Amino acid sequence: MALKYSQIVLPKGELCLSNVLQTGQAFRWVLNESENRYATTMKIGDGNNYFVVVLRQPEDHILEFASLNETCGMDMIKDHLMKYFRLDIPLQELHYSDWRKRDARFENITPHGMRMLGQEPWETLISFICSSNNNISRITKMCSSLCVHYGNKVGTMDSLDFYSFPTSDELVKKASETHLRELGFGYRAKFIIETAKKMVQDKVNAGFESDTAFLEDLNSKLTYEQMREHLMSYQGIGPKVADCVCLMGLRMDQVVPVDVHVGRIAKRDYKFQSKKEYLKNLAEKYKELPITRKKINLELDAIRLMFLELWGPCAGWAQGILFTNEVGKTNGATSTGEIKKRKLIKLEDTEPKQASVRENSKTKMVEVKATSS
DNA sequence: ACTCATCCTTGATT
DNA sequence: AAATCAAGGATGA
Repeated sequence: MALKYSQIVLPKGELCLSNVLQTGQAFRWVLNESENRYATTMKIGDGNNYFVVVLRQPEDHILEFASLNETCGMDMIKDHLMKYFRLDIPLQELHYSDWRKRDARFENITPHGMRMLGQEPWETLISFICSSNNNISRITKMCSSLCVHYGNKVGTMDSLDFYSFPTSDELVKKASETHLRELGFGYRAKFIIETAKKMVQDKVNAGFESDTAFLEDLNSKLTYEQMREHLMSYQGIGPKVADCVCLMGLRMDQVVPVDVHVGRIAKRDYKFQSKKEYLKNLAEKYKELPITRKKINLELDAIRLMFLELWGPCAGWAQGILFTNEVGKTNGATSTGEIKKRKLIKLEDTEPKQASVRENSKTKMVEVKATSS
């Protein structure tokens, strides 16, 4: 059947699908290379229903979407995508009018349509448990594996089946540590089971049936520090993973997850060095939060705060820009399940208000390497 | 309170 | 060819 696409027209430079969907922020988008479109399943609307969503970007400023599922209205998908891609946040304006004034390093780089996503929080949480000490291609396989084995089939496209992301109840019911280990999850198998069990408990105690509703409700009531404290009460979630959930799953734009790359950037480019006195004061702040106090690495937390102060209310977004510039190459799943390395797409960025034309390398997506035998 | 080895697996590098 | 290491960390000793 033919897909019926609708359009969302954006300002130029606001979004680059490839850079957003294939840089280790979301792990479940499947790229069809010949059609140049992405597909996945998304939980859309108030219910807990998943739908197959297809995206393509025929031009820099146009986002086209379609769905396999007739029951999902196009206006509903559009609303969902507006929230998912955080299209209320003006990336170009932030870059040119805010970050460049705060940080000279942003003079030499452009956002390349790299945005932070507002993903489903439970899925984000489990995905980033899988991310610990791991690489993107394997994380992608693991997320796919969770859906195939414990989710529900939602549709088929390009002879590929699409499944929902399993709820905590489905994981508790169908999964086991042994089975997850057989599927290649390694030591994270236990974390996923234990986290799913605790999530079922927590949401029932709070009177919720849906993981999404429970986490969103908590998010609306708690401060960042309290929310992070709660997230770190699950096994396998430390400060970095919790911050990823806060930023990419709970829309906390100011949160800067500090991983090895961001840590390296802080020391190399920003001459960060921790002062003993500062760390001591920082430790005081967490005495009310026992789990945070136990799991936190004060030096990494100090780096997070340095970047928050430097970059401001959307510090997490600024981090995303620097991160993709630092790491550069990305991986993505193709329709055949293959993982291929790609280069970051260079988007033509246009400074709003004053149109400064610069000669731009509008590079196409390039394969870095073909797999050798 | 703090440091550090260890944890699963895969793919690239040596 | 076989060994080693790193990959967007977290845990427990």
